[in-house]
Amino acid sequence: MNFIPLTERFYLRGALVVARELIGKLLVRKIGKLTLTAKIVETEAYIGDHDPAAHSYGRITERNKIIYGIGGVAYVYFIYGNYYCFNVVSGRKGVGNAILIRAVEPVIGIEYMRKFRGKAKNDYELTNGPSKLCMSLKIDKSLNGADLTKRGAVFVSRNTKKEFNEIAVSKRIGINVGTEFPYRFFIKDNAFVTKHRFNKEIVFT
DNA sequence: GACAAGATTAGCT
DNA sequence: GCTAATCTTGTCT
Repeated sequence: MNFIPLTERFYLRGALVVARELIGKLLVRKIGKLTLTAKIVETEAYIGDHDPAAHSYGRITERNKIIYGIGGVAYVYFIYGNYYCFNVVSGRKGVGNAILIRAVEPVIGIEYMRKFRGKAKNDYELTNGPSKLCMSLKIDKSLNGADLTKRGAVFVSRNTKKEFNEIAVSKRIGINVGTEFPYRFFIKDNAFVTKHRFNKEIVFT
């Protein structure tokens, strides 16, 4: 399979466009000779200039400075003492926008994902959450700042397979501020999307 | 140095 | 549906 990374140009656009267009693309993770692939089925946009839920909201800090860099790099953070979350940075240098990859659907290497993930009674539990997919794909802070426009340890590829994905938009999950913004994008009725009541509270499609 | 909060998950009721 | 687990980060002293 020939994976073609999305170009820098893709990432330099507005966060909402990037978040929506990342749906259906392939997240590729290389670990030595091993290549794992998963289709992105759920994303959330975080927009620093007006969004209090964004890690980039307010001043630039050691943690969020990567988000203010150029788009097309990874932002990986550690949360709740246990978990990693994987984001892609969008926009030009100086813009504090990032897209959280909330869920993916395994495509290649699912047997390795089961191994890396450990707990998971069903296949959809491998990757139906931002930290679950990091466990399955062995994503940790060593990938913070990784260049997503090159065929490196992690990147997002075009998906040449033709398929129809009906994309739904809802409010975001798991935040206490900025809850009013409909910045979550997901494939309607896809089994690998996070289970949440917002799946039925669709703002528009 | 201390302290509180957090873009989650798993396990129990 | 509810909550403990667990530690990095940012902010304040």
